[in-house]
Amino acid sequence: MTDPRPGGAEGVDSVLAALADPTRRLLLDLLAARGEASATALAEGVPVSRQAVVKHLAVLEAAGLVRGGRVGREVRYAVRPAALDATARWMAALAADWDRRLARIKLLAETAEAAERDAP
Amino acid sequence: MTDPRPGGAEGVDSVLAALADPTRRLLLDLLAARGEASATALAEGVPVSRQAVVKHLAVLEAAGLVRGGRVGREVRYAVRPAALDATARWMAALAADWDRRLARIKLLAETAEAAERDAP
DNA sequence: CATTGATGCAACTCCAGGGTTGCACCTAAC
DNA sequence: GTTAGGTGCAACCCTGGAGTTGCATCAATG
Repeated sequence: MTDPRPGGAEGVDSVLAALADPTRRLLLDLLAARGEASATALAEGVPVSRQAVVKHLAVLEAAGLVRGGRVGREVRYAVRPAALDATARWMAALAADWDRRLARIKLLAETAEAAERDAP
Repeated sequence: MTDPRPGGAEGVDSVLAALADPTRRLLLDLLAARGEASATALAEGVPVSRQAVVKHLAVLEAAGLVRGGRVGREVRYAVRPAALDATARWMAALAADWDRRLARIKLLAETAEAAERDAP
């Protein structure tokens, strides 16, 4: 979509899509609390099967919100704040941009109204 | 008001869900550029039918990202930055929280390692 | 080596939601 | 009144994603 400032993260849409699912947000929360956990361990704290958790973790990893690494015979996942932070900044910039535009529109409307009053 | 209490992000999930769709982000962009527009007008700047636009606007309005009001025989929509801004702040806080927790975990790991070294 | 616990792969179901079309309704303008 | 542009409602496809089950596979440990 529109990127007000080039240099901003391009993973924004994948991050938004990833965060749109409640189960994935739950998983991120669990991961943030534990620091590190395997898919099997996470599945015990979530109302879905292990396979579902695996799929969700794949989505999260593709979005850069999570990173998985092999430790022995299991795969440990950990949260990765960078992507989330970048998206937060992008959103803040977008909100500021909207504010700016709305202020401009409002100003134009007022001056037009004033002109209307002065020269009908 | 879709912004009840500080900790409990209730409007956040609807905002994330709304933002997850590319067409809706496009619509928001068009709206921000024009300031105000009707569903029919917006449909001409988007690769989908008017009805699809109407549905998207309903979702956006439910999320508090947009506000619609009747003007004559048409309904004008305008962007509403507050909800977006609130979600941006929520995300930033979340990212900061993750950072905090990760730092704690890392510290614990290091002290544990040190203890391991001193008393094996 | 055999066992146990973890991951990986694949096929399958199910449904929410994005998209469409058609028509009815309302309101301004002629 | 009649017309035309705009909105609202409803029924209807259809794809994708969330979730499941079953089995194969690989690594640590006895």
